[in-house]
Parts: sequence; structure tokens; C-alpha cells
Amino acid sequence: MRPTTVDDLRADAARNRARVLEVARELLAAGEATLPMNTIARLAGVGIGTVYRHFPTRQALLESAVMGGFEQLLAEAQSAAADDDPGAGLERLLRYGIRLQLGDVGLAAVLRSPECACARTSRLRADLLKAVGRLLERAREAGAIRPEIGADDVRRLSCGIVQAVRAGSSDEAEIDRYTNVLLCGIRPDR
Amino acid sequence: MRPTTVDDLRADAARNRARVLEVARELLAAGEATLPMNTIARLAGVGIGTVYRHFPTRQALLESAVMGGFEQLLAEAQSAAADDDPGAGLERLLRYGIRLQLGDVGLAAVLRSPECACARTSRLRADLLKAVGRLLERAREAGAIRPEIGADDVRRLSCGIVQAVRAGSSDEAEIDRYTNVLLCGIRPDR
DNA sequence: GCACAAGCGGAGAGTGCATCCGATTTGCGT
DNA sequence: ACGCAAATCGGATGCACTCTCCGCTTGTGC
Repeated sequence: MRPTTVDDLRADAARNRARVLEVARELLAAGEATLPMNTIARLAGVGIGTVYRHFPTRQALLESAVMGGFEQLLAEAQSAAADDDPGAGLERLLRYGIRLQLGDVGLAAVLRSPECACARTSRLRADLLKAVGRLLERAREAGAIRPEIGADDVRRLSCGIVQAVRAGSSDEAEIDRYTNVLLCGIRPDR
Repeated sequence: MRPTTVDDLRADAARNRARVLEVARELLAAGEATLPMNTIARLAGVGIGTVYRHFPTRQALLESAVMGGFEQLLAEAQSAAADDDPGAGLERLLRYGIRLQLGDVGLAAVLRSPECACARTSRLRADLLKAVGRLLERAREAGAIRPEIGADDVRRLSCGIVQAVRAGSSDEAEIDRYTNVLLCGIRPDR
């Protein structure tokens, strides 16, 4: 039987996998979004074959590298969905999600792409959309959002705003300014 | 003296240049945004060297290829800036610009990038921003837009919305829905 | 210890970018 | 019409990155 979790890996394999992930996160943190596979292999001190064995595609590596941030976002979304005031919860979630993406080019890339390669992240994504869906439903009832906006619209629009912020100086004032445009844009006309 | 305009080119050179541009536009129209230089050379029936001589970088080729669309956008912006109702002019311009970008991946890429490589497009861009600036100033006076939104914010936000639309089915309803979010988002609170 | 499966690593083929320079073509002056 | 210099052509070349494949090494269970 093939190993299905990290724990089933041989000790050296687990070590190599961890090193590759570590290097990938370092590159992402340094703003390198391309993640050249050969560079990663070299920096991690492993062969290229090893990188490809653990992560068959760059997308798979990327998704594994940003798993942590993704989980934080999901937790925030679930908390927001349980907020007494859905309008406030939505605003809090959007402000959080946008800042999270701005601080993590990898996570932003994963959220931007229409689907996830690995099952683990696919599930996170589905859970996230479900939580946002619940939040939106309550926000609609409370009249805090335009009724035609769905969970995936929120995802795509946030990613768009993130890219708009990134295209400039990305200072605090701009983040707030652009986030406000999104927040006001999805609020119903009064 | 070196040729400074297309007319100064030798007959064969002008022919090759036109062919390369034609092929580039075809690829862009087919949704190919990468524009591989060797592919372009092959399709245009010229050597790679010829492509690079006329267009030293991919960006330069891209900008030359989308010049026409850019000029249309500028014309629309200047017309909008002269509109009696600046609010209506702004809405018209944004709807036009977003649809234009959705129909032309090349133009969208050029508008998204922070600056232009060739002088010709740099000037178009400067003129465009100037026209939008005039439009915004009038819109501010008329209370049709949040005062903190500038011309470059409009550019970046539109590009963000375009990318958000592109991330999905891009059907008519979605284009309107997302464009409305932007329009409402930049309107002042009432 | 030993056997053997799991894992390793890098050679190599493929693709694309960008440069350089010898071969070719063109336009001009006569 | 013709010859020449300048302008232009085109692909060979070197470099970077991707991804596969397979012989060798190493960890693990007995």
C-alpha cells in the first residue's frame, strides 16, 4: 500500500519533503512567485527528481506551501459566519482575507486559480466557499449585501482587489481605500 | 540618419514588421497572451532576429500590437471628460474600458503593467491618465465620486475587476454585476 | 546483519528566450 | 541598367527552466 499521509513516509523522505516545503515558503516570502523547481531542489540540497516525486506539479507544491495560511483564512471565515452581525462579519473577513493575501503571494495565487490540484486544498477551498456561502445568506437576510453576490463572486472580487493593490505602493492607506471600494460595492444601494 | 517612423523603413522591412504585428494580433485574439517570439517568427515567415530587431522586447511588441485599442480607449476617455454629466461619463468610460479589456487580453496586460516600454504607448498612457484625471475632477465637483479616488486608482481597480471577471464564465450578467460593484464602490456614501 | 522495497539524484531531451554575425537584399546615385 | 554600401535577414548559439526516466543508495522490518 502506498503512503497516503506524511507519516507513512520513510524518515529521510519526510525530511526531504519538509526541506523542500521550507525552501518554497522562503522563496514565496521573498516575493518569488515563480518557484523554479531546479532552484528549489538546489536550495533544499536534494535532486530535482525528489522535488517532483513529492510534488508532481508546481501547483501541488504551491498549495502545500500555503496550506497553513489557507487554514487560517478558513477559520476566520467560519468565525465570521457565526458572527452575530453578518454584515460586520463579512467586513472583518474581507479585510482579513485581503491583508492575508497581500502578505502571502502564494496564497493569493492559489485563491486566484479556479480550482485546486491536491485533494487536501480542494477540500479547504470547498469548506471556505461553504462558510462564505452561509455568511452571505445571513448577510442577505440582514440586508447587508446585494442579493446577487455569491460566495465565488466574493472570492474573485477579493483577488481582483488584491491585484489592484499590488499594482501600486501597497501602503496602508491604499489597502483601506481599495478595500472600502469593494465593501461599498457589494453593499446594497440605499 | 536612422528611420524614426514606419515610413522610413525599407520596403521589405516594413512588410516584415507588418506581418509580425499581424501574427501577434492573431495570437492575442486567440487568447494567447504569452506571445512566444519564436512562434511569432515562424508564423510570420521571418527569422527570430527580425522579430527582435523590430521589437526589442516582448513588451514592445505587445504595446505595438494593442496600440489601436489603446487609442480607442483614449478617445472614449476624452469624450467622457467632455461629457456634460461627469458621473454619466465616468460610468460610460468604465463600462467601455472593461469590455474593451475583456475582448483584448493584450490591451488588458498593457494597462495592468505599471508603465510602458515604448515612447508611443507611454504617451498614450499619460494622455489617458490626464483625461481620466480631468473627468474625475469634474466628477468630484459634482459629488459623483469619492474624493480620495485618483486616476491611477481607476486604472488599477478596473484591471482588478477585469481579472475578476476573467476568472469565471465572463458572461454578460457577470460583467454587469462586477462592473456595478466597481461603480457603486467608487461612488460616495449617501 | 540481510534483503528488498522505497527513495534518491542527475543525465538528457524538449521548449523558449535573446544575442550575434555572416549572408542577402534593397535603394540610390550614376 | 548597374554596382555598391547600407540596411535587413535568419538561424546558429548559449543559457535557463521543465519534466521524465532509470540505475544506484538507503532505511526498515525481519
